[in-house]
Amino acid sequence: MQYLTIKDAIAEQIESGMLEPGHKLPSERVLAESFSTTRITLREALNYLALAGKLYKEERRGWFVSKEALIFNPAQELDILKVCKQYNRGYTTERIDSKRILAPKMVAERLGLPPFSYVLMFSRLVIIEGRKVAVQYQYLPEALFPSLAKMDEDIDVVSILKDKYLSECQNLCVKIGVFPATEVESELLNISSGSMLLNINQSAINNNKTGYLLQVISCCHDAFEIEIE
Amino acid sequence: MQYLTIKDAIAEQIESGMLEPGHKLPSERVLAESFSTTRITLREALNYLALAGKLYKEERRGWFVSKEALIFNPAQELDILKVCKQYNRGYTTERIDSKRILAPKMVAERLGLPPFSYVLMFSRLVIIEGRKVAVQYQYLPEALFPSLAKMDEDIDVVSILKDKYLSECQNLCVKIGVFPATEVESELLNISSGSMLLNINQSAINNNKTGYLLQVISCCHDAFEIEIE
DNA sequence: GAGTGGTCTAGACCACTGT
DNA sequence: CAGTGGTCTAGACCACTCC
Repeated sequence: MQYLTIKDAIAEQIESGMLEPGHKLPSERVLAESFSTTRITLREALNYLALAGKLYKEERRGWFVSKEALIFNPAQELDILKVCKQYNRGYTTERIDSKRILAPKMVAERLGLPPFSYVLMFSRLVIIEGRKVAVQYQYLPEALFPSLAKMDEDIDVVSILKDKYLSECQNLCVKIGVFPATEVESELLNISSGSMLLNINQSAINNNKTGYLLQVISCCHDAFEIEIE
Repeated sequence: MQYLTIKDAIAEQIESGMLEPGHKLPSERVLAESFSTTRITLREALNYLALAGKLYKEERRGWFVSKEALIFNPAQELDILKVCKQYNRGYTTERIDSKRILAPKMVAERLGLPPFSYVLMFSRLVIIEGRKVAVQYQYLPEALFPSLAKMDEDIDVVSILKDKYLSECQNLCVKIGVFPATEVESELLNISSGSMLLNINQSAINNNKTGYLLQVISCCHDAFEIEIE
């Protein structure tokens, strides 16, 4: 199997330090020629390494060597920016959208909302050292947070909730899965549509079974390592 | 994009109930011809649906419609067979191997073992309704369980640990990730080598920082849904 | 404008599965 | 044995990025 040989050759270049984290690989055409093969076979090798978390691809820009993943505990931590802050890596965040919407089915179910409830939705892009690595969606029941309805500023939802509400929630309910990127997500993250994303779904429910917050993070699987303890 | 149209057409067949869970799809060649395309394009559509958890593939046997996923909480449950039992679905389990080995680096780290420690390793295949869905590896420090060294029988590690040891562990430490199947795993699970597997890594550590058990489950991502609360 | 990945065609041979 | 997916060749055109 040719692609396994190619995969090993590229992996060796990475592990030996010839290709440093963040560096761009030569183009598919160049690599294919240098391994005397076709782009299709070469791409099988690259896809394998991407699944293994060693490479990632940006839409029409090329293949890059993955950097060290950030360890994230979604059962205890809602604030993904705080996680970024703990690492000595430049990060920024970009507000995508803030709006008041009728709760979609998935949101209503997870927050235990009655039909026709409105939620406030905040979405945000997470960028680590220039790479767009995650889209964060936050949903709050409007009934609980009427004062947030004027959402003109850049609101830090988690810090607002922290004092008043999250202390009542002993636990977060977390779901973890893998999904193809939606059209919107792939555009936001500069990845090809349908690429694999890791999906982290956290809901904060208090003792009275009231849902305060649903947070969904769709992230590149090579950028975060999920660890719960 | 042709493959997106094809993907939607097949997804529609599944959601409408024309293709029932567990059923085999027509061969790639037949499907490609019926969509007037080539196998490569068709496979892009199938791969998308596989990532979405709607289809799975068995090595050289064909593509099948996924069945409902089993919900599994790896932060509270070590016994994956108990999870299977809760669903009204036939399941079996097959002993793969039981041996005494020098602890590999990953195992020693997770269990906090000194260098040159031996561990008892038990591996097992999980089969739900005829489909091989998971490989389970269990590692126990030999020093703590000398009586298990004669491992001729089919030992249920979890039930042995439950009474004596696991009650001391308030929490399991869990890591979750996605990896390409190893050569061995792909043979055991009848999948092509390098296919995506969900990797669940649970370690039971007591209050004295002693590791009792490391369990690694490599499973087909469409067969289990990870939910922690 | 040159270069990139994204998508696609139209084949081929192989190792393996199921009968 | 026929049929399946696994792997591979040798191209092509497109939309987009980068310079």
